[in-house]
Amino acid sequence: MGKMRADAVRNRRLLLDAAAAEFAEHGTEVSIARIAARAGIGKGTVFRHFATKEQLMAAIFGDQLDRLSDAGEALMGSADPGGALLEFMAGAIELQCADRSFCQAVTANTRQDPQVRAASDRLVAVADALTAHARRAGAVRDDATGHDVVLLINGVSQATAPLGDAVPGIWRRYLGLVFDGLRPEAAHPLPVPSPRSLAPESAPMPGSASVPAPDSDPVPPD
Amino acid sequence: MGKMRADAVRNRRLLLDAAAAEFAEHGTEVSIARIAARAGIGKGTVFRHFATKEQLMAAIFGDQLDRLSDAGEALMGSADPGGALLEFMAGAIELQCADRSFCQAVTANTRQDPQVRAASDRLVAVADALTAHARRAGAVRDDATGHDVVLLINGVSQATAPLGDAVPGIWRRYLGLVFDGLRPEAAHPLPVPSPRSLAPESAPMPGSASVPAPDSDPVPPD
DNA sequence: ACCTGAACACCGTTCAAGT
DNA sequence: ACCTGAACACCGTTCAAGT
Repeated sequence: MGKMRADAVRNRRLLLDAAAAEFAEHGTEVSIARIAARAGIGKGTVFRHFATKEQLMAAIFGDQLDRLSDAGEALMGSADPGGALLEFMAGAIELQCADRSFCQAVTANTRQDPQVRAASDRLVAVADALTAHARRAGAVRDDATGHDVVLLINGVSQATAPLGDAVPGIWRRYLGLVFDGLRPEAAHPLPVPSPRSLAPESAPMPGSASVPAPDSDPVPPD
Repeated sequence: MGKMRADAVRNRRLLLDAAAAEFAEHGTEVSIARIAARAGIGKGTVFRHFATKEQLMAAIFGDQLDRLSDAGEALMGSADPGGALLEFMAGAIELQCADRSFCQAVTANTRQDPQVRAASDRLVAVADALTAHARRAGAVRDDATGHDVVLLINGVSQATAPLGDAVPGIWRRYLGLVFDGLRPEAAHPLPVPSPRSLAPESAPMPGSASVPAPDSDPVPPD
């Protein structure tokens, strides 16, 4: 890890910055050639640092999740836990809506990536802490969890982001609606318990090599 | 419209059925070659019926929106308007989660398509009627609209669908949470009014030629 | 070790040749 | 009028040749 050549670490940084900017502006369908050109490196160099375009997406997606976690941690000591939770959700949604690739990354298979999984776990932990504070302050219902908060953030972002710049602050309306659902006043019992992990597949047992999806082949053999 | 050759209408139906099935099973990234093979037609024939893969997606997406509208209309005479609205949302989310392409279609530029726009408008109208009934019955808050309901359906679907089959009925939890936000009990004033249209761009003024969509015809004239 | 661009494979789209 | 598969363009990925 620490024994990378100087030009390699420099190129890696240039690549990550260029890719993040291109993805944010144009979505994940930008070509690798364009990203490499922006970074000032060769196409082949991209694949020396990331085996696949999806892994590059995962690295950037993970970084952004970490930024959300940082923002959440900064709010953890607040005197108004309910307001802090609302502010956390607002900041996360706003950031996601400003980045065209964010919602695409969530839908993609990026969740399988270990870095993304780790960043996602941290974000859930931060959300859990904020939610617990708000719950103790009576601002949110007893059965609300950090998983719920993260998932609701995603839902509001994904549903409002494609509306684009047509109605700039429209996500605030739906954050308001969803947050009202988190309040204790209207709480009705929920039919299903909160999930343990946001990952699609169960965590691999220690000792079992994580084998990728068996039927990932688009064309079936004959 | 009515003067298509017999084999053309037959092929069009085969194509739509095959594409719908493939998209539902594997998402929108399935190749045109695979869809054509399943339909038993040549690749080129696909592009005779739809100028682009995205237009094919739009046609199928529009059909599915119409199915949601049908289901909603069947619930309109219910004696329990609140329950009918909840059931409408549940059915829509369940259908979306069963179809891998649904969420991808929402994110894509499919919204520009006139057929999709029409189907979307109808769905909003149905949701508006159901919401108005539920509102009058005191089951939902005064400021909730059909747009809100459709958008919340999308949010729950998009946020829970990628979790996949790991937690089969997890969407029921988030529908419950979101629906609690629609109840009058916890209603706090919302900072932004409900949008008029779900389309990303504003409707063109009468007399101004809408530039971006050059050809609304599924079969281009020659 | 790492960088690079030419070469490869795949897929959406076009089109000349068929009926 | 419509169908078809070969041909084209584009893009992700690989690799032999460079430093």
